[in-house]
Amino acid sequence: MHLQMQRIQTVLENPTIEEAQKTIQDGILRRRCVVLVGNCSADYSGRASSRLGPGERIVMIKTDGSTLVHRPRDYAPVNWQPPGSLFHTTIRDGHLVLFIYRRKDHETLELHFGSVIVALVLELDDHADFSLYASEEDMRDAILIDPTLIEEGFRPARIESAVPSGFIDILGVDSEGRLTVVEIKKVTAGRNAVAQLKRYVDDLRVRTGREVRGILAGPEISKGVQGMLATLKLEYRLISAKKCADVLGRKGEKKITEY
Amino acid sequence: MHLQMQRIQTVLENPTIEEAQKTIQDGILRRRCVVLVGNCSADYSGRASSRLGPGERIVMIKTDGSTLVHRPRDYAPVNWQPPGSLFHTTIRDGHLVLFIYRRKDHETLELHFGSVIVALVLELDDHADFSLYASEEDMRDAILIDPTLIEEGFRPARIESAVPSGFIDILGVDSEGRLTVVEIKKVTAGRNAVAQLKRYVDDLRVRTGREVRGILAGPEISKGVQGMLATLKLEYRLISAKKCADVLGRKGEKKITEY
DNA sequence: TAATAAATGTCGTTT
DNA sequence: AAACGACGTTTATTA
Repeated sequence: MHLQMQRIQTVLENPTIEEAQKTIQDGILRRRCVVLVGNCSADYSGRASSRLGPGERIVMIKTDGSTLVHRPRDYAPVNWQPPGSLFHTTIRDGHLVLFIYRRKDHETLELHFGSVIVALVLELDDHADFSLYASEEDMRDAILIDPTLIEEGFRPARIESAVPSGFIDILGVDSEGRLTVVEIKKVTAGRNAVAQLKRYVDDLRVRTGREVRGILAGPEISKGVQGMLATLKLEYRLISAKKCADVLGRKGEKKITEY
Repeated sequence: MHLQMQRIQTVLENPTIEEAQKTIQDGILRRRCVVLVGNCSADYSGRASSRLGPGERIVMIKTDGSTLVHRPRDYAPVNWQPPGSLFHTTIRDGHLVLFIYRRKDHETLELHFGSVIVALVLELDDHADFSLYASEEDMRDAILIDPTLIEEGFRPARIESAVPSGFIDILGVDSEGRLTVVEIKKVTAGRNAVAQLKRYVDDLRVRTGREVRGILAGPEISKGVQGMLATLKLEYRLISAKKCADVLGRKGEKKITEY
């Protein structure tokens, strides 16, 4: 059984305006996440101007000062303020008033709450890494479908081709008939990826006695790897997750319309 | 005193996974707004792929099927699904699992909640109009500061110029010396705005005996007004609130640095 | 700090 | 359905 520091997550249901003001004021000061659900109007002035009459919405204030006003529908917030904004809360005419100010562009967002349905003050623990990528298999499929992702004239021949030092992702021939090894990395490629590719190329040179090109394909390479590639006479081809998804998406659509 | 239908806004604090699942399942089915705060991981696959390890986040599911996963910081959601998405909730290995699927682009977002801190099911009433604009005076000022907003070579001469049928917003001369009437509309311009402009142009033609151009300037024109403009040989120039704010902002910055 | 390019861009309108 | 442009675009990278 784990011992765990009990964090206090404030949850107010149908609080008075005074309760709500005190609670969120404190929450903002302590750099907590604040969620306010209630009837409010919103006025923005800055790069443009906007006015939104009263209605029930969800307002989110984050630890970095970013603020979002969400209506019950639509992906995008109807009003917002980017990170680094400054806050002032007060009560005027029985309404909870929130000023959210951004120095850059002198932007102000003013929210007037006539009533609060729910107020949350949350201490959230979130330090996980976020990674965005196409899977290595996705990328391989994309290259097989559209070899120009590697270069014009590239013709893939084999996948998972076995050589002494491992399995070559894609083995093909370039526009001038040269054997070409493609090593795919779905995330940032480092020195070990380059070393791997070098071993494959060397293995094939020994086996065939022919010239062999080595191409590292992926969304990004680490700092300094560019020089290592040049030294080893290997090449790099940028392939983004988006490009691969595009190619695979097109294929997917075709599948549907073909039958 | 108003009688008001009491809407039930569900608020669960530290619910069990089972309670949470039942509640949000029902909420989604009834097309309510659902807010889930808790420890979850997120996996996305579609136009790209992404993986986010466990951490405490705020998930918002809206009535139109749009879904947002927000970390404690940053303006943008870390994961999302646009409107029109389909939902499936289940419990697996003691985790609350949410599948959010979007037909277009075959996109899937999968959320695994290990624990739920707060679950809200909200029936929000929000039908207010949202208007984004620059004031007509702002727009006039912007055009006077940067007449190329109307067109290259336009030179404003007078504002609020009186003619029999009213006051001309901006009267000027185009690059070829032709008298040019600018009628500003801060919101969508309809048939009456065009009629107004036509009267101004006719008034000036009678008074001066010269050729007169008429330009309607604003963020948008109503359906069908394009044809009316063509018939009357009047023109339309799109001027957005943003453009005006940009011009005025530049002026504002100048003001600061000038002194 | 300013300019440039990418984004799971989104969201309209027009062709 | 595809193409084009605007957005309070936001965001990160580079000069």
